[in-house]
Amino acid sequence: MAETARGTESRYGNRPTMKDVAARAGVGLKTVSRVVNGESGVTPDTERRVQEAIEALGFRRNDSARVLRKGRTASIGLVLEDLADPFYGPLSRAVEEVARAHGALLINGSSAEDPDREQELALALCARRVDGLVVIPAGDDHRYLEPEIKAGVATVFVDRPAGRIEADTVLSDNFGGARDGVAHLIAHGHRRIGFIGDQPRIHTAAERLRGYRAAMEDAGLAVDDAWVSLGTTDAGRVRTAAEAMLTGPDPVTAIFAGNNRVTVTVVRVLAGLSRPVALVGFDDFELADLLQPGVSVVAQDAAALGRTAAERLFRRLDGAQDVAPERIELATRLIARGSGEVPPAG
Amino acid sequence: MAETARGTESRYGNRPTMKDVAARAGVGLKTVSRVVNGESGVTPDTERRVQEAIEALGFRRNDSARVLRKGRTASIGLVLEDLADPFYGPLSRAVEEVARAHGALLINGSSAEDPDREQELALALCARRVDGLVVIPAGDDHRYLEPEIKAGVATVFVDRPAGRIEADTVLSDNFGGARDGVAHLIAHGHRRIGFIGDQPRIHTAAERLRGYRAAMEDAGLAVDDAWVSLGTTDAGRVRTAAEAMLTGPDPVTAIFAGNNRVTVTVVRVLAGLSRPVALVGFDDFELADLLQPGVSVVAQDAAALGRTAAERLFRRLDGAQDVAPERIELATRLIARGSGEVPPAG
DNA sequence: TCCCGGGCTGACAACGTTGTCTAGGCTCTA
DNA sequence: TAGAGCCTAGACAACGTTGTCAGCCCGGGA
Repeated sequence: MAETARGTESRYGNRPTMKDVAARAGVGLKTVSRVVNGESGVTPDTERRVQEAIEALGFRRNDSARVLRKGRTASIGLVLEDLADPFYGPLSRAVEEVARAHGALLINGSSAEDPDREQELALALCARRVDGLVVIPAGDDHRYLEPEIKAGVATVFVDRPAGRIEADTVLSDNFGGARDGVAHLIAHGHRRIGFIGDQPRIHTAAERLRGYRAAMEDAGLAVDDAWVSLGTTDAGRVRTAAEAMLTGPDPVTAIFAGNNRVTVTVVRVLAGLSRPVALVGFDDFELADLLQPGVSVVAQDAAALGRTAAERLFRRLDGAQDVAPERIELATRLIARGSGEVPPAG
Repeated sequence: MAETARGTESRYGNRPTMKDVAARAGVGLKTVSRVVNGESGVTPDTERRVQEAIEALGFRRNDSARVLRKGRTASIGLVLEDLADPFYGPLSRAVEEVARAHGALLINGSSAEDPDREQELALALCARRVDGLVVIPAGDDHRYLEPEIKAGVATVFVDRPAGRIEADTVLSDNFGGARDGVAHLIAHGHRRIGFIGDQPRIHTAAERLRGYRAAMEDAGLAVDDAWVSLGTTDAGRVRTAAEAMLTGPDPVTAIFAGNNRVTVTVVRVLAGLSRPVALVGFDDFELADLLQPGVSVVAQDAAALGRTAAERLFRRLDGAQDVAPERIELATRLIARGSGEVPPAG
């Protein structure tokens, strides 16, 4: 009796299976399977009986078991930095739409910019046997994915390149975008331009810094070390860095901000200033046009990044397994809204 | 020979299984299982041999099969409206963090505000046998989830209540928040206050409208129908509605905006005006403090909504199945930044 | 009347893992 | 030295589904 109790209690909801449906409808197991999957070769009368049993029992096919049998899960994984970051929302959504168009479900997780957590998450997704993986890298060594890729998990990296392995990659043109943004400031008369960005170990940050230096060099302008601040994205440090380069012996008249979080903080700092300072930021953000002045930005298209990556992924899944890994770069767009066109003061 | 080829080719990457590992290590299948799961009762020497075989073959446990055997998937589903909406990013992230703390993976999908798609998505997640479901409803009839809930899928609704079924629900105090926001405008001298919100069939929109009316009534103020615009969230219509109520024979001196998208558009309209108009919006948004004037808002805590819902979910999963469904309301917070404290003109 | 073909249907194995149960070898004690 | 008891290890069934294959029934042609 104790055993019986445990038997029925073992899991809270003991869901009906095809076997239960078959028993109730008085048919064979396989017939239920056929009905559930809309296969042909079932008499209308039989089908009706099965349907009734399904309704009555509240049966729903167990896709876990199905997956085990079929080998494909019709799901893909997305590892990103932080879903709460407004840059990744549209990206994630774009990936989801492409997945949906291919009948696949999206499972996503945030790495919180922690390489270990990225790995943990990516491997957990592989253990779930996702068919493919879209990764926004937090770390710079992805050799841990090699066995998975070899085993057939299609993998595409987005926003930042893969580290130490060959794989499809979809990037924005960070170098070109930053160079254009800085050149824009130069074209408006600025000669002393500051750069505030993230740590150069992050590929995007390094590329943007390179773009900054290239634009300065192209214009024959020297860069004072005091104008460049790296590894600073949290508000406090950005504030300190901005104030420092604005008050030194050779103060900058314009700032190029390496990403949207930096830009927003710099806007706050500049708002407290009496003299006007020009600003161009990398990444667009909502309401940039409503500020006074509107914030000029180098915009990347997050949705396009996601869409391109996902499409590449499904192309691989649909048979193009042996195509060589490719690196796709998407153009950025300079949007002038006022802050980048402020002339140098003094 | 053709058969052999098909046998090995059938799926692109034929991943090694525990059986393969066992064969290579010269041990039994179950021993591999023990090593993989860190169970006790394996000689260090045996364990080493198994580990080597795992390395060599690039084995990774198939969680699909594991799930089938164990009955629990250690994953929960989240159905939300649109991941690209900045309100849902933090909410989703909060749910994810709670799930992670419970060792579960989050699978999420967007309903795109389409009831059919919400249902399709929720049922797909149930077919994957998620242990629980967090739903931000798009539709207003959730009876389709009854069999699932009965079968043991813990379900919590967030942001909007479930339709036609009993279930746990976590909401913001939309009524109280809107009432407070409007009362704030009244306290600053406004008598003619407009309301622009979404369709009242959406619960949150209806509650906020109710709050608006309550505040007006509490102050003994009549509401002119021309001051109330419903079912308008797209920029064009909001613009038209705002302009209409600002230019009528009895123009409003203040506007209460029913959600963040509306607020932003109204800010744009007001920016083009010469005379000052007061504004309070429901929902906070980034940079609201940087605008001129700063935008006063009734803020709801998206992360807290997600966290509360997820915690409730796991409490159910951890044994509290038979607790009666509950409705939890989280307080909102009025943040004064300037736009809501503008005195009435004229 | 018999045989054949085609349309339905169900029995059975397999997917990769884990729980149960039993076997064998070892140590320890009387 | 025998027996008890413990520790390690593996054989086997089961999870819920789908692919394969074989059997049944019915109608039509010889």
